[in-house]
Amino acid sequence: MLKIYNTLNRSKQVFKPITPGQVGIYVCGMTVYDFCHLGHARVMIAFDVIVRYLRYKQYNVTYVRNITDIDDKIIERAHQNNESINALTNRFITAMHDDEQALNVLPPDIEPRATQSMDQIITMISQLLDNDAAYVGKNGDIFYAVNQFKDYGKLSGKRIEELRAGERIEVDNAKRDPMDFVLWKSAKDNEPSWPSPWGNGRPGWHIECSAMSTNCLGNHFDIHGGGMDLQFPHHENEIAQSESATGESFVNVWMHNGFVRVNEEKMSKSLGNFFTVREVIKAVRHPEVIRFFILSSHYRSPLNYSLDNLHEADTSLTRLYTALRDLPEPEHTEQVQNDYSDQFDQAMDDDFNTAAAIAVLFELARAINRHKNKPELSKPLVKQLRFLGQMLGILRLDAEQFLKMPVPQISNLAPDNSSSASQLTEDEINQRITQRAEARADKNWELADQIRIELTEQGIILEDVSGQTTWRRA
RNA sequence: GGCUGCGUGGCAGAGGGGUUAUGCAGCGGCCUGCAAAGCCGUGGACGCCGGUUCGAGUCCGACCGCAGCCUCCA
Repeated sequence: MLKIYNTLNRSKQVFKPITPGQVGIYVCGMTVYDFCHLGHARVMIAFDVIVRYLRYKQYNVTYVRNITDIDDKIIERAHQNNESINALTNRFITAMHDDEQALNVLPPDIEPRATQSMDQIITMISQLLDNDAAYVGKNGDIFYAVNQFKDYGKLSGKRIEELRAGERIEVDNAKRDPMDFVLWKSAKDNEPSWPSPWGNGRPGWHIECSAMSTNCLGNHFDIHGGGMDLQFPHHENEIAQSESATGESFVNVWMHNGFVRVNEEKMSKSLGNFFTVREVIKAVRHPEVIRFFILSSHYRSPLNYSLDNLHEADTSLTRLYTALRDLPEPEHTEQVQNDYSDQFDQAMDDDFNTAAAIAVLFELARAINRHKNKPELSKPLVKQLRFLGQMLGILRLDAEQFLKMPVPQISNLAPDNSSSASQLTEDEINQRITQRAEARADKNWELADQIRIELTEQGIILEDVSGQTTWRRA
């Protein structure tokens, strides 16, 4: 029985789709004016695993993740770069798709873009005006009237009076109430705009998600997700808009992932302490290490980014791949029903507890190692380890290949990958191994050990297994 | 100030009223020429103070500390 933590009631509850067997899920995606950073990677990977698991549970999933390709930051950045808005957004959409692929994140089923959803946005704003949930402000912008929505604050646990009393809300004379937020901004010079019944303009941030999600999944759908920082005001406003416009309940389950931190502080663009996905890829032997790192803690917990933690993920993956090494690869992976799969499912059923699920992978690895010389016992376990790994989107590489991959030797979090060039080639390593084998045959232990030490200093670990010497990089 | 969360062994990180998380590191053993890898075994923990309970990391309350939201942010 799958349980999901719902931000709406701050508790885990048994997941029940609106239509049996079907799941509609919408995740707030990226605003495309820069490269994705590790925080974005976490959203992509967390919901990728969630969708994979829902499909494994036989649900027919429609996964929607939007692209925000028009907003203040984008306009500003395009001006700075002296670049057209389209060129800028297309560039970063391509980059985002590259990052996604590198991290083995499956693409969403639908990836709507704000600029291509103007009809739905305008329709929804019209509905809001018709329902007296919105009004034309003194400056011609359209605003949502927060005070007429009884449930405002139900997601974030905030109350309107308290928010209103807060000092940080700027005074805007165009609004009736400082809490109100903009649905449609009238056009300014040098800014892109679209025609609407209220003149040329562009949408506010929140309305696009309401319009795109209900357009793709219907007025009422199962799951809506995103980073914790979107809880308020973005998701709160989405609820208000959507329910005021459609008159229906909007979303059943709200899911929010925790932040990636650097030195116990949120990684964010405004703090400037962010690391892009492509930067971090240079710090690891393979992007799968990043994926493992992200999945090694629960999606709602904070995740501290550090070189040590990244190394630890590498070590852990190395252990799993070591178990798979030297064993014949199964023709195809296979779902097996046994204690391991039960434990794995139990972990994932508990609000997608990937950390606990990974623990099961280690237990499988130990069982495989134990039975390494008994193929009839190890073979099905190898299949299962591969199968469960792939549910998490990891363990899809050849074991030998992973273990021999160059490991970047870096000393700071934003690597420039300058140092990996000096690593020994496989030919050089094999030469040394041959020399050592000769020395060992002569029982010249001193020379043999010296060669091994030299290789160790180059990050090459030798392992003598059943008369053969194999190596890996550390 | 208001509202959310969190505080677990040397580190990372699950769990969540009574029984081993897991990984790394440590210790002992097996294996090995010696190692490495692997296997077996093992020590070590729940911020602080009260309360509920036969029994509390686990529930309740106070306190301390940390993070986040209340402004754009995944």
